[in-house]
Amino acid sequence: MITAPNAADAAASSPEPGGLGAAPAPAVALSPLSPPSSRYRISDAVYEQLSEAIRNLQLPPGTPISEPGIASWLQVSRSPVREAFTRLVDLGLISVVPQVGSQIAPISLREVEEAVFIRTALETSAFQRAIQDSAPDTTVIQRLVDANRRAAEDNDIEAFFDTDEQLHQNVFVLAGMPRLWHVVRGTKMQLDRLRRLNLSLAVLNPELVEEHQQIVDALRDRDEEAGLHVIRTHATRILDVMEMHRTAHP
Amino acid sequence: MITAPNAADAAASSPEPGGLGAAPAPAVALSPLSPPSSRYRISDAVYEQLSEAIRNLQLPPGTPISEPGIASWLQVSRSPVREAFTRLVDLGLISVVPQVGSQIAPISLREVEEAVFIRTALETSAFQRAIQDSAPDTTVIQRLVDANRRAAEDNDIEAFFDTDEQLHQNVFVLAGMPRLWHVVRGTKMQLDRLRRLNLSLAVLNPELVEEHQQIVDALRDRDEEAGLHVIRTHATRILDVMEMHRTAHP
DNA sequence: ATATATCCACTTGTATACTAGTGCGCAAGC
DNA sequence: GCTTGCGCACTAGTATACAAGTGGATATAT
Repeated sequence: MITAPNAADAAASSPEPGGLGAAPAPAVALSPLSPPSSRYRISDAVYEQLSEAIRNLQLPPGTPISEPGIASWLQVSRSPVREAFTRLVDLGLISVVPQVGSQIAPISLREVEEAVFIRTALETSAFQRAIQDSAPDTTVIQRLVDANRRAAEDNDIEAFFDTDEQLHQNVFVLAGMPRLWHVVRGTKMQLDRLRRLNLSLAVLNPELVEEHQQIVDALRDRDEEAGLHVIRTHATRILDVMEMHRTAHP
Repeated sequence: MITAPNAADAAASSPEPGGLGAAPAPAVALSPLSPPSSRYRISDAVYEQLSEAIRNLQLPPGTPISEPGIASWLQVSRSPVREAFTRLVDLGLISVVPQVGSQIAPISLREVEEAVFIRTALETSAFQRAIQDSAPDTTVIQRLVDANRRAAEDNDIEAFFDTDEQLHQNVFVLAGMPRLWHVVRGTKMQLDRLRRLNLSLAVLNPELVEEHQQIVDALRDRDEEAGLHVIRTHATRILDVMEMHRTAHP
């Protein structure tokens, strides 16, 4: 379906072709732009495919990949594949050496530590802001914890990951910064791979669900000390898993 | 009347001198390969040129740009320009509407608030970690504060920005997470543009230097409460500037 | 048989060609 | 005069072609 973008306000009445912004002392100042812009783009689809495949370890760390290979596999040209590669490289999910080849980025201890640090810092700050003025509405997040608990009991890994993600996202929603989640999600990819690796050989840890409940309780009671402590514990739990794997695997 | 600054020459004839250290492929420690990867890439040069031009408001928010325009301006093909565009879009510095056009992203209140939140969260956490075990070595950062003070006294805006950047970066160094700075730097672009806008019509604020000194003092004395308070004040100061501009300009 | 040099298949980086879609100018009709 | 419709110039998205470089396999010489 072709969306009919309305008049995206006068771009410019520039008689000269290719208005290079070298001499525009008068600020053009067109404020609103890109309302829908939901045109289908192959590069987005490729990005989704690849990032999801990397995330769920369908493409394990270290797997060699090539632009023509992915292109022929997805029946597209190199251009959208290359664009997706660029974005994934910026996220640290793909490692590319110019004239040699590319591979799914290995799970780096340093990267994981950074991701844990970022996530802990942002989530604790979000928690503080969420309980800052008044007690937040915990009905939605409580439902997510319940769903998460059921998924753990049913050993439904996919549902567990899904609810867990929504749960942590909801913390940022309660903090009044819903869009911030997208920033976190980028750095969280590294951790997701590690957790997949963990759950592929272990079983869902009931302590995780319990900690989720404690976070919600702390939100409801506006208990800053307890909340921060649980969040820090919850986040650093990954590092133990990392160490466990590091001793077992290269 | 196309003003073609040294950009074209720099990109076309001679390789960029020095600072490509912005986002080098990290010493990735991938097992079998990873030798040099220091091959000169045009797309990196284009990215540097554009991001710096956006940062220092040489390309003001709202300026319409196009891939062919930049390509002809820098005397390169669309491919590297498009790759740079992709990265800048991910950073929120360029806004592109598929079949319509692109422009330098306007400074969004929402984006600025997010950037402030992220920066505050990461910097406070870094501060806590820096003073966690023992008093950090503040000789380097103290020197940076002094240099920053001198730059402010001399009204040397460029030097002020440079030392200010190194100063905040050093907080992450003291926290033992030097690479984390690159993550912060991406989100900090939005704030940098705002600060440039501010300093273009105001003068360097001596309070900023004083706050820098207070942060270093708190680091030396391991005074968590004072440090966190100063960092929060220091970061949210931008929001006042934002509000000031928002009432003055659209 | 071993060592060495050459070749080639493969990679990514860059340039160019083509496609689809959009807004504005301009001309034709009222 | 004003309105309406068509076309053109411009955009970004995609596909393809070319260039530069690397590492391994193969063939040759010792």
